[in-house]
Amino acid sequence: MKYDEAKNKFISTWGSLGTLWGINKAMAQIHALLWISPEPLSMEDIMEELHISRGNTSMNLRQLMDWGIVFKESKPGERKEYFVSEKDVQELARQVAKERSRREIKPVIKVLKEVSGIEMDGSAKTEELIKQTKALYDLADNADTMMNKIVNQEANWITKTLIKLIK
Amino acid sequence: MKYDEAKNKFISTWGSLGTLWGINKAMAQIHALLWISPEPLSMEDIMEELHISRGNTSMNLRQLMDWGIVFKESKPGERKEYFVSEKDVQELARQVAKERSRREIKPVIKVLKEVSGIEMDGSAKTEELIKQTKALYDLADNADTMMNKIVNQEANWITKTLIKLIK
DNA sequence: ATTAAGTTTCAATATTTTTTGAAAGTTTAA
DNA sequence: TTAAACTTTCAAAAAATATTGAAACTTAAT
Repeated sequence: MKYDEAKNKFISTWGSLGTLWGINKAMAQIHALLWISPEPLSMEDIMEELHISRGNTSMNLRQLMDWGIVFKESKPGERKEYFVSEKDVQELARQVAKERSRREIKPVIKVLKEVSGIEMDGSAKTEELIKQTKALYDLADNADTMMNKIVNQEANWITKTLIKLIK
Repeated sequence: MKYDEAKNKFISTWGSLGTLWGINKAMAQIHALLWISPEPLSMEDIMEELHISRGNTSMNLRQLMDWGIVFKESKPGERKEYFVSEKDVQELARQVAKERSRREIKPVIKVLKEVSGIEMDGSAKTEELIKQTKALYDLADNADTMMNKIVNQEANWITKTLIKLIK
């Protein structure tokens, strides 16, 4: 496989992965392009490479910047703005985990807590609702905590958790 | 909050969560409904509760069964088929992790491996492509392994990993 | 203050995804 | 074997989502 083929394969795979995860194709592809580019790219560069419109490029770059995984960079003496992606994979994972937790997981956890906290009324259906949403709450809350600890490389957390388990 | 309100809140939240994760709304809502139902439900029951068509219900029940988190159940003497969901949250997590890994994560890992394995040609762009996709490959492969071990409750794995770290 | 270079916004359009509903298919009982 | 009860399929319609492109906006140099 030659460079161009590998590059296209990576960009399109990353693009469809995005769709699958609630991030749109253009956004994921722009990220992919910047991720493997040794140089900062201008808006023109990105539009040309990916064959997408100026508006689309602008909107999705904004979103990537909101996620904290792409940054603006200005070359001295040039009017145009350039874009670079976060290049460290740990930092990328940390940032993505943080944003997904904040935008998607936390709100669901909040609802699960509310719903599982309703008053028992003695009926089987209420009991089941409480039991099952409580189970999901516990799972989601644990998973969220764990994920954040792991990507934040809180090595110590693992130790502490284990000590608790052993005691 | 009363039962009906809590129920609706749960179903609609679970439904939008689905959309966000590449599972369609109807599929997620059917799952939510079965998850909190103390009784098996028929197709009619589901259609009525969620106001969705027969076709939609049938297709999405099939998908839930493919995911291994909903099962058919026949009541003796009745023609109609009833549906129940997996009720154990651990088993649900295991099954979802397994399917997502198989459908989404593994194929991406495969592409990352291919792309990061291309031959160096001395150019900066090729070097960057290899370096950056290799980093993603390592991350994705580790995350996938870890997730599966955790939901499969391979308690021993944690011990083994720690021993390796200590040595 | 004017202009040119560059960026953002957003209504209109295109694309993709989901849903419907009716016809075709299946299964069981008589 | 027929018919009734029920389920599945799939083409068409609807809904949701993404994309375009041109006008509005911003910024910086003259």
